[in-house]
Amino acid sequence: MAAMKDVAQRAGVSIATVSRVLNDRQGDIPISEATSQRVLDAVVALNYKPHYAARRLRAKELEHSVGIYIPWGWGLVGFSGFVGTLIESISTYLKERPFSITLIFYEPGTISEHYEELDRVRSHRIDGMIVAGANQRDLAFLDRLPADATLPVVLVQRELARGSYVTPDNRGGVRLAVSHLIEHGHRRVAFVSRALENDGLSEYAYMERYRGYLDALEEHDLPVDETLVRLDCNSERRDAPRVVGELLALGNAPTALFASRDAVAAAACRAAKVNGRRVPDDLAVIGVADSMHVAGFFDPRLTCLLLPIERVGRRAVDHLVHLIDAGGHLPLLQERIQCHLVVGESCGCAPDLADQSW
Amino acid sequence: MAAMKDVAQRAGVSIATVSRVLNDRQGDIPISEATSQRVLDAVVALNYKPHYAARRLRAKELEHSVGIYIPWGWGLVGFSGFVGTLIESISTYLKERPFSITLIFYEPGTISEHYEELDRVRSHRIDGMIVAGANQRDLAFLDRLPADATLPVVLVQRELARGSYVTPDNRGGVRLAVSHLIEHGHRRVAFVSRALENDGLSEYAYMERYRGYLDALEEHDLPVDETLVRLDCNSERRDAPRVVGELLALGNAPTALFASRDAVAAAACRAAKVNGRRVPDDLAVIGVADSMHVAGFFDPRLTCLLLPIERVGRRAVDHLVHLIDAGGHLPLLQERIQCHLVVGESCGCAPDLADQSW
DNA sequence: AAGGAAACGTTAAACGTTTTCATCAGACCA
DNA sequence: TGGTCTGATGAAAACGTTTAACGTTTCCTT
Repeated sequence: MAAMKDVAQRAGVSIATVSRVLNDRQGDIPISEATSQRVLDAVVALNYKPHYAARRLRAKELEHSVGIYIPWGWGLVGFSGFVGTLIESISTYLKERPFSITLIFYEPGTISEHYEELDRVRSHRIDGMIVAGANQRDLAFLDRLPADATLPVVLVQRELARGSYVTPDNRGGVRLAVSHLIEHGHRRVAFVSRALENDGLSEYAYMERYRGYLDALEEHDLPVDETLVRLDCNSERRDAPRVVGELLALGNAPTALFASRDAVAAAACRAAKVNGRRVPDDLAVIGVADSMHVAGFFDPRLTCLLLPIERVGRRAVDHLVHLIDAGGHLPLLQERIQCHLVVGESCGCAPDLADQSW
Repeated sequence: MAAMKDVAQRAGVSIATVSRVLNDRQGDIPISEATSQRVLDAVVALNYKPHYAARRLRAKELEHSVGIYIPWGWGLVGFSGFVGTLIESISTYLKERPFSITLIFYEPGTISEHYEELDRVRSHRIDGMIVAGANQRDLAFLDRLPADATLPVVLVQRELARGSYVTPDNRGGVRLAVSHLIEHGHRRVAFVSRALENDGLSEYAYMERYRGYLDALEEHDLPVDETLVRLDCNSERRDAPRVVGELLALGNAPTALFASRDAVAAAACRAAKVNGRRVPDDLAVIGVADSMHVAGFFDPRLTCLLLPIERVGRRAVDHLVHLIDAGGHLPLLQERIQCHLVVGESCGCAPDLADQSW
């Protein structure tokens, strides 16, 4: 593969001249038109391509790549695909910018141990990172960074006092959704979620959603009925039908159900039917969605609390790029983005099909 | 940031010794335990990390990254998320290998023009590429590669005589699924798909699916009824309800429907209901799915032709890594992987819930 | 005691760039 | 004629590694 010196030789100039022609830094000394053309011709003739590693070694250029850290288990596919939506959003924004995307999957709780991967960063293979769903233990690495190493990091679906983050307002959103149910007359609203802790560490987003539920009850002076709160629905496929069945079998069954994931909401609809109830008449259902790609095809169309993942991704990468441009020195960005209730047919109100989110 | 010479200085040895301690290439001269330890201590003390660019410049190491080329518009999220499933599969396999994943989104038809991105490859920022859903025009770049540049490339969802590919057997799979319907007594099976051409170039996978449909009819000596073939369903949200409605309004309406995407199948179920038909009794429905993450939550559970994307991804990256290891010189791998019919409730047979794919 | 083979280190040359500094025509001016 | 400026170019030193080639010691044979 041709190197600069080959080009220089062919064009009959020095290697320095070639570099100058190729980079034409403004403010630099000028190159005559003729020489320039000769160099360019040689470049084409030899099919010369600059060697990134060499360039970076010398010029300390940016790597022009951002890393997205994704916990294993947050499937890309699935009902509404948080990760997929996030990546899609980020890539859309980056389309205009000269950055590529490096995906790094991590075992929850191990980012900090994963120094190997971090080395990658520190060795400048990526210029900054967007970290999705980190837990307490993962975040330890932030402290371990040498004080001078201003590695641009933006968290998503996780808040941290000393870090930058962009995250959906899980808590406020759920409060909104549950209030919606209450205000439509429901007094007994069940809350179905996966466990709020995993491996001794809290699942931040789910914790927040639960808090939102409590907020809504409190706001409307409703008591918390422990029997209506199910935090043991870890698999929508295996657990959801059973959990919902048990709720419906209660002497004092709920008339509404809020699910902290849309797949659980879908499973709930099925379970209700199996148990001889109609949705939404006997049981109003609302779920949380990362995108509306699926909910609208359901029967009934699912009413969903739509997390603004699209915007989250855009804002996160936006800030990350700014951070990178600024050399890491920028005030913290801590943004909680409002959620939006997309009203379908599963909650009993008139579905709002004009909603752009469908 | 500490460099090797700093480590060397602190440990009181030469820079070469440091390198040897760190790399301990076998066959190289041995280093005493004491020296080794001193170096290692210095490394820790200074928090030294090797500089990738420098290392690569000198040692021509691999970049240890594979690029996945994804056409814009093949959403990561969605009903069954081809791209998401693919990435997930690839990342799972790569978990064991020291490769990271670089995502490169491209406008369909422009890979070849996109020489900029290709330069990235040629500049060794990635060691090989997996290209999803390339069309005729995209593939031109393969010919433009200099003869000596053995850039490892594996295609997915696209076959090419002179290239390596791993792809689901779209044609055979659809033939299987449609035959299933016919063998259960249906004589009038509709075929609903998006357009088989886009921008004058064929949509390979969809073309293949249509061929599979024709195969099945021919195999069972059934005539092709043009009115049952709808290749104008480009948006499952906007077009599907109308198209299915029109099919059901035919004097001689189909009793079964094969949809080349699962979202269309879902939409068809809804449309059938709206038109007063029951699924599967009045209309049996089968769709094509990239994953079963959603189909099982449907009511009725969708019967799907499940594309083996998981295996496709695994095989593709497997071969790619082999190619990379072998320096690009390996016989072509051309693999078509069989699909699997996951029987749910929408086609009228007894649903096979024991199927592992759900 | 001489010779020679380990065992251990060092020096220095690459790798392909960017960039500082020097050089060298010629033009212009006094 | 000599001096200064200007516009164009080249030489060479970095950047942080790897590694071939070459010196030392040390220690074992004979």
